[in-house]
Amino acid sequence: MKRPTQTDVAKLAGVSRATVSYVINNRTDIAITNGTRSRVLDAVAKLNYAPDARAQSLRSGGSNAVGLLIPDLHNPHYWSIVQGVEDTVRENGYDLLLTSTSLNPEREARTLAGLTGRRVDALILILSFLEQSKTSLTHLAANAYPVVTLGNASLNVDAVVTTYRTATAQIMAHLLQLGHTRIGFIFGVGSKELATNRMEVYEQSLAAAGIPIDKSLIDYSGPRIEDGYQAAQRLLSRTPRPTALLVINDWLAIGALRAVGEAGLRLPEDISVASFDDTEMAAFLNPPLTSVRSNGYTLGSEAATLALERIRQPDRPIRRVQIEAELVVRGSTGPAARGQ
Amino acid sequence: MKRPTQTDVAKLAGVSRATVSYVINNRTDIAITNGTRSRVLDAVAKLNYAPDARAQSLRSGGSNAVGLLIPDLHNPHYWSIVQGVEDTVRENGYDLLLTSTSLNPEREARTLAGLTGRRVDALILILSFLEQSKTSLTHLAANAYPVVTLGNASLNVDAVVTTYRTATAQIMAHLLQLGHTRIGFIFGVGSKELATNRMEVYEQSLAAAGIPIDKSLIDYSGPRIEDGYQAAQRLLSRTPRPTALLVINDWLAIGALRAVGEAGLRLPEDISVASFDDTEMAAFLNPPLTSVRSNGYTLGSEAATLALERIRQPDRPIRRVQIEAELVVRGSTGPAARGQ
DNA sequence: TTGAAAGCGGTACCAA
DNA sequence: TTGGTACCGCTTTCAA
Repeated sequence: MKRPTQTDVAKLAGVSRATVSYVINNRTDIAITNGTRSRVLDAVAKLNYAPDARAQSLRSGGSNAVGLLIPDLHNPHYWSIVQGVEDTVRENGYDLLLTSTSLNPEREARTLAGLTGRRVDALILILSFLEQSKTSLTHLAANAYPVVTLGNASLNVDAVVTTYRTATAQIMAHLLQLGHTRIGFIFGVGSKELATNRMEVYEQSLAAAGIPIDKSLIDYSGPRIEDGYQAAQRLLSRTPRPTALLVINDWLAIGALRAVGEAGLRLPEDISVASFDDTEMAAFLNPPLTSVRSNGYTLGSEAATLALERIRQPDRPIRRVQIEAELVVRGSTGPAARGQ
Repeated sequence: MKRPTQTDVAKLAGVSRATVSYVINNRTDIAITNGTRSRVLDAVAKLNYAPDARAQSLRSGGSNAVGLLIPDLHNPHYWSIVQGVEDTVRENGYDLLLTSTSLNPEREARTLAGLTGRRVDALILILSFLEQSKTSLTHLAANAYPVVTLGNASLNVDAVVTTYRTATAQIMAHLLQLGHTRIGFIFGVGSKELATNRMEVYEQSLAAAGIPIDKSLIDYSGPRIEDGYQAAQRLLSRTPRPTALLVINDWLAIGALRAVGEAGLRLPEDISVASFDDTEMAAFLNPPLTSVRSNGYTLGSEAATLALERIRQPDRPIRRVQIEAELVVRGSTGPAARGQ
C-alpha cells in the first residue's frame, strides 16, 4: 500500500487536485465554499494524507528547512549551539535538519553533500576539515546560496565566530597571577587549526611572563572524556608536576578532574583546572569549574539569524558576527601550591 | 543565479539529460563511451553540479534517508543513541535526518510531521508525547511504512526497549542491603509514563523490605542539570535526611552531586547517589557514579537495524528487541551512615 | 468558485 | 551507445 497523494484526496472528495492544494494551504486569496473545504478536509483525515514535502519543495523552490552540520555529538558545547539554531529557526517557521560528522573527514564530506543535495534553504556549518569542502562551498556561495560558517571566518561567506584571544589572555593572566608557572594544556580538538589562536595566546602569555615554553606540558589528545583523562594523567606525571591544567573544553575537563582526583590531589589547593566553553555542567562540577564562556546558544542563534536574513536578501553584503568569550572564575582555580 | 540542473550539464556537455543521469549514477548496465563520460564529468565539475535529492527521491521512490527524533539534546543518553543509529545507518548507505523536540509536545508533532513529509525511508522515534501522534503513526505503519519506536512498545510497530525492571530491582536491593532506608528519588522525565516501571519497582522494593513509602522523598523535577540540583536540595532538606539518592539519569545526577557537595556531605560516607543510563561521563565523575547501564549505543544500532530490515521487507512480522539494563556499581554508593 | 494543464529536476523505458 | 519523453506529487497560472 502506498501513501495517499493529492489525487487520492481529490478523488475521494470529488474535487480537482488544485482545490485540494488550496484547502491544504489555507489560501485566503482563493475563495472556497465551506462545503468543498470540509469535504476535502474529511478526505484528508480519512486517508491520513500529508503532502509530500519533496514535491512541494521541488515545485515551489524553497524547502523550508535549514541544514546544520556539527562535528561531534559528544561535546556539550555543540548542543547549546544546536539549541540556539533550532529555536531561532523554528520560530521563523523553518525545519532544522541536523547532522553530525563524528569528526570524520569522509563523513563530513558526505553529510555536507547530503544537506546540499536536499536543497535546504540555508546551510549552517561547523566545519572541522575545511580544506576539502572549500571549493564547492565557495561555488555555492558565489551563486548566492546561503551558507553560514560557525567558528571560522576563512570562507567568503557569512560567519559567526567566538573571539578567544582576550579571554584566553585573561585566563592565563589569572593563572599566572595565582603563581602558576607550570601550566599544562590539554588540547583535544578535531582539527588543530580550529583553536590555534588559543594556543598562540597560551604561548605568548607564558613568554611575556618570562616563562619558557615546555612542550612536554602541551598534550594533544582526542575528543572523548577518556582522552582528557589520559592526557591529564600524562601531564600529572611530568616532573615537576604542573600546578595548573588548562583544558580545551569542559567535556575533556571532566576526564581531567577525574585524573586529578585519582592522583589524590585536591582542587584547588594542590592543583588548578580551568577550561573552555563554560557549558551548562561547568558550574555544577565539583568544584565548579573556572571556564571561558563561549556562549553556544548565542552563537547558534546568531548563525541562524544570519542564515535567515540571507534567505530573504540573497545579495546583501557578507556579515561577520563576533562574540567575545568571557572568563568565568569559579572554585577550580586557586593559588599555586608552594614548592612541592 | 540558480543552482545548475541536469539540463545545464547536458547542454554544456552536448549530450542528452538521460546520458548525464547515466554517468552521474555510474550505471554499469548502460555502456557509455569514455569520451562522453569525461565530457559529462567535466561539465559537472565546471558547473559544480550536484543532483537535486528531492527530485531524485520523488522519481525513484526512496529518499535514502532515515529520520530520527529524540526528545532532548541535553541528555547525554540520547547522544549515544544517536551515535548508534547514525553509525549503523551510514554503514548501510543511508543519510540520517536528526531532529530534537526539546520536550515540547507541539514541537514533537511538528518535527514528526516534518520528517514524514520529507518521506524518509524509515522513522526511528523516541516519543515523549505518544498520545498525540498515535493515530497518524498507526496509519503509517498500517501502510507498511517503516516506523521503529525506541523506549516504548505500545504502538503496533517494531520497537526496541530497555527493560529496567531487573536492574532497578538490583539497584534498590544494592541500596537496601547497604542499610539505606530513606532513599530519595529524583524523577525528572519528559513524560511520566516513560519511566513508570522504574517508579513501580522503586515502590515495590521498598514495600517488600517493609519500608513505608514516603512521598516526600519522590521529587518530580525538570530535565536540566539545574533541576536535578534543586531537586536534590529539596530532598536533602527533608528530616530525617535521606541517606541515598536515586536519580533518573546521569545528567540530573551531576546537579545532585553538586547539591550534595554544597551541603558538605561526603560521598559515599555521608550519602549515596546512584543513577540511570551510565553514560560516558558516569565513570569519570567524582566519585565515579553507580549507575544502571542502558547502553544507548546498542539501543540506537538495534533500532536502526530494525528500520533497515523493514525497509527491505516491508511485510515481515513486527519485531521487538529488548535490551536488559545492568547495574554498574561504582564509588558513589556505600553503607548508610549510622544515626545522623 | 473550481478545474485543466504546465512544469519543478530528476529516472528509466523505448527507440534510434 | 545515446536521445526522446512520460511521469513522480505538488503549485500555480489561466479559463471556464
